[in-house]
Amino acid sequence: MNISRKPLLIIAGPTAVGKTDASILLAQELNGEIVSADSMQVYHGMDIGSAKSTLEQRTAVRHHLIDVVEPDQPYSVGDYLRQARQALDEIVRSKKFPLVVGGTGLYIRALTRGLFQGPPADPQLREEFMQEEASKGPGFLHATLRNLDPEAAVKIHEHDLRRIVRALEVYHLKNRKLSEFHEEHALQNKPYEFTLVFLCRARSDLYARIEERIDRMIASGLENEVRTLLGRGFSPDLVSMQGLGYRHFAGYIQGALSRNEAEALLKRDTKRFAKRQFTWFRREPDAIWIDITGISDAREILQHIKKHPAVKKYIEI
RNA sequence: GCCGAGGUAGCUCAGUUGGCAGAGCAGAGGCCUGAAAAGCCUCGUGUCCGCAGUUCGAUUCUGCGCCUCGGCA
Repeated sequence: MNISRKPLLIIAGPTAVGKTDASILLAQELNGEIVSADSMQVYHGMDIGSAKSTLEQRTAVRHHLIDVVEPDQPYSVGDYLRQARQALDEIVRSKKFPLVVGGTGLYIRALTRGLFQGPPADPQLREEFMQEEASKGPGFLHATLRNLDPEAAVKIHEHDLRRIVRALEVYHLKNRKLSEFHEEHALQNKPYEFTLVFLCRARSDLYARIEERIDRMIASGLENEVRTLLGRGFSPDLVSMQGLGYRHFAGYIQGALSRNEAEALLKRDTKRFAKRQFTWFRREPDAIWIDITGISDAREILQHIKKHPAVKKYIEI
């Protein structure tokens, strides 16, 4: 069997929708292993805030792509793609069932449709670009991009510095336009056959669950987790420390926010994040939406997933 | 009970010298190819507390009522 054509079951959904518990039950039923698709759970030591599954759950079902880097190590989609593919091959080779679970849309898109062959991030170069923007005035980088790669400049808003810098970075490192890379790649190659399930709930239901989950995170020691990370010398400026919960509690610990503000902002920002996840997956043409509004029991959630025709074929193996 | 202040968008409030009302926040929609839990864009009609009066016209003025918040009892 061609390993690269092994079908994949992907369970996605916004934060706090109920992916984790249900997918662990499913993995147990199928004798499978879970490949996480979560940009925060890759960080070692960030457990409570990133809502990792428990140690018991991870003992019961083998997990991949969790705790793969320290919070101060750079990590990005490219790293994720390589590691996730490797993990999937390994799972298939060991005759287990691969189950991808997570809410990071970009990671899932990379896994299902690949990534263009661009250069990895170059932090120093990025810093130089940012300095230039600062010294030559706002709009300078976008104007530069308009000259070098007009097609890309049209698509990237002039305030979206992060993407402007990336486009310039690609041009400088490869001497080729980002827009050319994109045209070539076009997100069309699908290395795996897959079924992508997006679990969803009514906004009011999801938002209530988000608040409850954050209350639970706080009760189980989120503040201490953040204090420990800061105590180990991890800067609040790190990408990992910009994650939901981490940046809020770092702000509180450092005195920029009151405890109540930190909590309220964390809840607000998590809801906003969930909204962006909806937007992302709405545009994902292959996503099969399964509404589990009002259902909180993991076994019941699993039943809903399993009875969907697109998922059934996996279960009947 | 008396005195004062106020009742305008989900919340906090601004405003209309009388001509069908507008900010912040919350919220909603969208973008996204190596920072993606990040970053970026767009979006404001609501019995202007109720009833009556004055007026061509009232959310705005007048009267009465209801409610809220202070202070005094």
